[in-house]
Parts: sequence; structure tokens; C-alpha cells
Amino acid sequence: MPDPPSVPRPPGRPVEERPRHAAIEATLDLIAERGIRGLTTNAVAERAGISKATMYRRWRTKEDLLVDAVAALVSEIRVPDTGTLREDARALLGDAVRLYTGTRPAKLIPDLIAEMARNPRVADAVRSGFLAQRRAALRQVLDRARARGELRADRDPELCLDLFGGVIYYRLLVTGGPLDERLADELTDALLDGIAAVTTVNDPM
Amino acid sequence: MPDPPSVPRPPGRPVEERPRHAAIEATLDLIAERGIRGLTTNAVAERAGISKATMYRRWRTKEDLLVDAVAALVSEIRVPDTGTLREDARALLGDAVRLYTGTRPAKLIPDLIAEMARNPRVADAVRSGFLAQRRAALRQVLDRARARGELRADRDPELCLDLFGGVIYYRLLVTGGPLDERLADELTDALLDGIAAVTTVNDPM
DNA sequence: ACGTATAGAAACTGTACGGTACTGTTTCCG
DNA sequence: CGGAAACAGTACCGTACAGTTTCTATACGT
Repeated sequence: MPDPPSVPRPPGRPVEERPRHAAIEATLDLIAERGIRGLTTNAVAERAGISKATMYRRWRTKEDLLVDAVAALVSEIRVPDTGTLREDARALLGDAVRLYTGTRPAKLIPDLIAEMARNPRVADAVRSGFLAQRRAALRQVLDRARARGELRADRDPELCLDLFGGVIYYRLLVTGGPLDERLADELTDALLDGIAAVTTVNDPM
Repeated sequence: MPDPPSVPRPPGRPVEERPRHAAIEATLDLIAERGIRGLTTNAVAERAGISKATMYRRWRTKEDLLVDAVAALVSEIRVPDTGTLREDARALLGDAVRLYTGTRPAKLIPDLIAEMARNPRVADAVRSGFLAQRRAALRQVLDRARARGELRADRDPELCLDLFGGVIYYRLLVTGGPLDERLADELTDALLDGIAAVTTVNDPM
């Protein structure tokens, strides 16, 4: 019990919370709009409506601010539970294509990818924050499906997670291909049933 | 016929080819080693063993050099033709995981991804060069499989291409997950047969 | 009122970079 | 040899940026 219930406030003007939040929002906005190259301390301070001195009181370097901002990047997810894997998958993939078209995360991610490859702190912040959160939702859906016997037992669970994210990110980052409801539908079927024609072994005829 | 067969050489010392090639190689090396941020005109000139004046005689700006260098990025591919889609796919995916572990393209791509998102010229150079070449090989394999009736007819061909690249790039760029022979094998089966347990409709029992 | 510490504004320092200009040297042709 | 143009090397200019400092205003407790 080193802490009495009423913390004795230190003397002087108390630290405000607004500048911290404003700087983080400004950081994410600037990366989304102008890329990591556009993330300058002057631009952050100006956009956040704070002074650089105030920024540097909270973060020792620009990188510290970047890591904190990336860690604050989250997206709310509804975890579907329709009772069938196919409908749950369609819902999750539908959410994903909407998230990755036009939104701030969609614009941020290409820049973060490059930063992650060079900066382990940013890589960790993305993977254990934003990414882990989204993968947890998918893992929950897949676990339920597995319990219902809807998943092949011989598929690596980690690979299954990657299959869902793979095509979305591939189009977002590499090909620039369409991310729409049609993709969500067709991808659901392709992942669940494969692309190979049904062989004679499994042929219902 | 404004051009006589033997081109009259202009006066003065002729332009050498070595500096151009050296600058492009130095550019790709520098991006791979130090990222796009490490790509400075001084560093390129030093690494290439040429002078900046020689560089700027060939490229008006650094961006012009970057676009040329990216366009020169190719990887030789053997197009497999084993007679079955499964073996061809395994071979292509095996080549891919080897290409994307430890090689220069593997180190370049994260940086190029971010650049592509902001720079249409770089995006076009990657997509119509390096990427188009690799997708053409896969397309050839899939077309042959389709002709043999090994592919489901109701799958979008473009989506099929994306499925193969998706997981590889997702691990390379996003999760940092393993890119090895085991992935190539398991991914082949997952893509061809799906991850869903066989339904009663197709159940051979 | 007074002491203390944060806030904003802006000038300042040091450095890195893209691009240019200049010098002297080399390689071609006639 | 002599002219022309490319070459390496390097100094230079303007700009942009990270981070620091200074100043003044403001918000709290006593």
C-alpha cells in the first residue's frame, strides 16, 4: 500500500492529455496522406496543434512517437457466429475488403510494411497490435468451425489464418487488384473448396 | 532513309555502357541493404564507382534512375510441365519460397511496396516487369491444367493467380512467417483441395 | 501573490541530401 | 597533334529536417 487513495499531485501545471492524443492522430494521418517521408516533426506539431517542445517532452525521438502511434492503430471487429464456416468466412472477408479500401489503415499499411522490414520495434507494434487483433477474430471463427468438424484436420492452423489474409494483402500491396464484395464471395469458396476439379475419388457421380 | 547503314559516330569520346549498368546494380543493392532511405545519389555514385556527373548525364533525376533500376529487376523462372497441376504448383511454389528467402528481391520488395503506393511509375515498373514475368509463368501452368480439366471452371482465373502469390507475400511482408519447402507443400494442397472438410455432397463414403 | 511546471511559438544548430558547376583527365576522330 | 565530348573527383548551393533552446503565457497548489 505505497499509494494512498488520493495521489498527492506534484506542484506546477499538470500535464495535459490532449497533446499526446493529438500527436498520435496527426502521426497516423500524415503517414496515410503523405507516407513515412511526409512524417516530419514540424508537420506533426502543426497538424496536432501543439509545439515541438511539447512533443519532445513526451517522446524522446520521432521513432518513439512512431512506435506509439502504430501501437495505437486498431480497428474494431465484429466476430461473426452464424453457425457455418462459410457464412462466417464470408462475413470476415467482407469486413476485410471494406476495411482495406479507402480507409486510413489501407493507406497506412504499405508504408508500415517497408518500415517493419527495417525497424523491429514497428514490426512488433504492428504484429502484436493491429494484426494480432484481426487474426484473433479469424482464429476464433476457425476454432469454432474445427469444433463443428467443418475444417479438414490435416491443415496447419497457422496456414489457414495466412490463407485468409494472403489474397487481401496481395491485392492491397502488390497487384492493386479489386477489393470488393465479389472478391470476398469468390475467395470464400476458393479457400474452402479449393481450385482443383473434384477428382474421381471424391467425385459424386 | 535518314540513317545510313554505318552510323556516323559523333565526335568526342563515346558514351560507355559500364556506368549505366553499374549505377543500376548499385541502386538495387543499396535499396536491398539500406532501404529506399539509403538510396542517395552520393551512395549510388560511390558504390558504382562512377561520378555523379556521369549519373546525371543518363538520368535527369534520382527518380528516373530508380524507375530504370526497378524495371531491370527480373528473376529467371523455369516453367514446370510435369503433367499434373499438383506437381507443377509444388514446383512453382518451391521456387517462390526459395526466391523470397535471403535474396536481393526479397530484401527489395518491402521497400518497393511502399514506393509503389506513392509512385505510379515505380508501381508500373514492378507490375509490368518483375511481377508480370512471374505471373506469366504461373498462368501458363494454370492454363495447361485447365485444358486438362484439372481446374474447376467456376474459379476466376485472376483470383487463382492471386491465391498462389497471396500467402507467400503475406508472410514475406506482413507476418514474417516461415517461407520454406513445407509451406510450398502444404500450400499446394490447401489451394487445390481447400480447407473445408469434405461435405456430404462430395463425400466418397 | 508566489513558486512550479507545462503549454505554444519560433528562432536556432548541425547535418544530410539532390542537384550543379568546375577541374583536370581520358578516349575517340580527323 | 588538336578538337570534342565523356569521365572521375570534388567543392558548392539551396533546402529540408531532427532536435534544442529561449521566451512568454498559462494552470495548478500553497
